[in-house]
Amino acid sequence: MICIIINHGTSYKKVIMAKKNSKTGVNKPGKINRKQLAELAGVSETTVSRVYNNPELVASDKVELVRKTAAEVGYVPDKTASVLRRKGTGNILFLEIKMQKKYDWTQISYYNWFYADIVRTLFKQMESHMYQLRHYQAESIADILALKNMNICDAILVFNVEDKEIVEALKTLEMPFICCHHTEKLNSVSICATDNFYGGMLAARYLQQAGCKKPVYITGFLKETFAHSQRLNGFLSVFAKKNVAVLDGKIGIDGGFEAGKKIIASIKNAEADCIGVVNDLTAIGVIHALIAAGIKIPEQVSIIGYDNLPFTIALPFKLATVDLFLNRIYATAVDLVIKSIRNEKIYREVIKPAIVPGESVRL
Amino acid sequence: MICIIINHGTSYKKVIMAKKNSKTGVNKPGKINRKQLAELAGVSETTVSRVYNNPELVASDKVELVRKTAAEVGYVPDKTASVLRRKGTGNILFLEIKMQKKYDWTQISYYNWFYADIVRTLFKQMESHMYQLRHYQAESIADILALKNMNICDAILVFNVEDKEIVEALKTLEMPFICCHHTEKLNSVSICATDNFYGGMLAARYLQQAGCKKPVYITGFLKETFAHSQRLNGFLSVFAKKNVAVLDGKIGIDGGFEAGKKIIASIKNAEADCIGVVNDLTAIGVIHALIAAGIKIPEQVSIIGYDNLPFTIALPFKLATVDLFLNRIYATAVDLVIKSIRNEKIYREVIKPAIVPGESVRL
DNA sequence: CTGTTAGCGCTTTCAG
DNA sequence: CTGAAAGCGCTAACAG
Repeated sequence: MICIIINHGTSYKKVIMAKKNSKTGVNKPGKINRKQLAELAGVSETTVSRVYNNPELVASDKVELVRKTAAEVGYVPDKTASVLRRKGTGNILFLEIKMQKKYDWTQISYYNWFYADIVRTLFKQMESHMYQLRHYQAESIADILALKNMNICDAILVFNVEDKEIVEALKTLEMPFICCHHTEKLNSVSICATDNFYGGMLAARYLQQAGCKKPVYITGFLKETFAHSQRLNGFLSVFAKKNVAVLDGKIGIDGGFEAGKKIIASIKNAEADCIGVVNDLTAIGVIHALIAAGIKIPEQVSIIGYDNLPFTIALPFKLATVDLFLNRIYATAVDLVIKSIRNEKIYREVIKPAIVPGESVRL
Repeated sequence: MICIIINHGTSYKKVIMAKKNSKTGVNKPGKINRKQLAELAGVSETTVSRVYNNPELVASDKVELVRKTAAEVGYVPDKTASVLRRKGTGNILFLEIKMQKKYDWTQISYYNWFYADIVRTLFKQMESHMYQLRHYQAESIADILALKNMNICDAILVFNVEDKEIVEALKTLEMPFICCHHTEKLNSVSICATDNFYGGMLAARYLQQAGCKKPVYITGFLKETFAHSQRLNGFLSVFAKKNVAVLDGKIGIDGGFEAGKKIIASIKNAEADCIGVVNDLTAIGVIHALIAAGIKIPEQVSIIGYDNLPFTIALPFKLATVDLFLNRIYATAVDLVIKSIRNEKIYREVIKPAIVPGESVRL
């Protein structure tokens, strides 16, 4: 009899609604539960469960029957119940660590810009895995350790952290975690990182292809910031080290402005024909200094940044730069960390950046 | 006997771990459940439940006892089980609607900037209510209607939407929702909005206090965008309408550049001494046009934007602007929409913006 | 003010 | 390959 009903299509929804709750009382309004679906499909609840979790263990015709019936009556598995039964939390934690840094080279938290896309990416990627995103902001090691007993997540996705002390704290949580973004140098933990060496190399090549021969490279915090030294190393893998004038000083807009002033003379003397800058923010400062000195970009000097920051839309021309593909980094990280919940493996994925062409380089 | 054990403090954790699962089998690793807590505290599970949900219904000494015991053994209520039993989802949906607009005046999605802070605010505010944030991006009315059967949230927080058609679609979901940001004009639905009229007024007053007397107001899409017309109305509530030259054209950086060119002459002729701009993005364009024409800001003309966009750090001076306090708007919205899950009321909250002083106005 | 009882919807043994 | 039974941790009646 049930089978006959099924063949009538969507109108059974009413039938089902009427007969539902026969045994178990009222369930969520307008929803049918697994028991009802099982009855309608003429299988057990267990089989339905398997259809959703391990379909390979179920006869394929039954899989199809269950799926079809579910679609007809609008059945959607209840994730909450599943999570409860499985004793998980169903959450992946997006962990941001805001600790006092020894040096602070950003006047503004320019990461905010990328954050939007990262968060959207995370939300989306979680969904496809039936996980939900939870957020936590740690301001100390203690905050991180506190996670151990909070039971709010099954795994952690760490936003741009490469500090050993933090990594050690994370290890004590006995939970899979993955460190994303500028985390190339970390070992023995899962990472999903950008390839700063490769990016630096791309920047140099782009200038080289534009015919530049006398580069200046403006950077800062070379010792403190592995990402910066990698970008420089990549740059130097293209232009011979002895031919590159490296300025290691302050960065950010103000730092860039200072650095820019220092190279005005060498540009005017044609001792420098192009500039690689460690990031776009600093490049903005450099550009202001050069423009103020009457230097024409790119006629007199080409310049390339790094990060693909949107702030550069406030410049009078489009800045050539390097894009990290953060979306890809974070989407991959989600996939990997969720995998590691089951298999406890350690993953290591490095995403290659790409050039974003711009009018600041004369081709 | 249980009481005696309790008085020994944290060391019982071990005792409890050893005796746990006596009846119910293994629970989440390292966690004790409500039943065990109830036993330890010498009360019923129900009482514990009340302590967490309706403490006013429990004798205060018992509340304290339960809380203390819970703290000692590190008990944390399991939200998943609670949500399951309550037949809710435990989620508030953050709904972004990305529909094809008839007009597109932003070259870049500059909202991304604010998004980071908004999302952090939302996450944080949810937590204090034991709700979790879920995200959904709708690209059509159908996407919105689909939410009806998805059963993924208990309420919806809508990101910056004022379109009637969308609001109607939301109403069919039979779920509390709140429209945030530029939603002043909506009636009969919950809103948490910014006061654009007030902001426009503040901008005008700021210029007036700086001694400006001959304002130009640069705006666009006045008819299509209620927020823009409100900003203008606010501006005109300070400077008499007949004294203000209003330019209603294209906006964004390019639009601003065009508008800027048009007013060069009047500035040079001292027919205009200040400029109010509908937003910062447009102001950037205006500024570039004026600088290119050799006009000194703020010596020859003062200028104020709106939005407090960070892109303006790439300008050679700090732009005066108006801040909306988006954090406050969204935090309030969370509180309100969660309230309305229980009481089904309609809320209407309007947050007043404030001036962000800058060097672009000569005081 | 407090406790007892009966599940929420799902998954996981354990037997076929 | 399939199903029955036993709960996951919590809360909402209901009855004191």
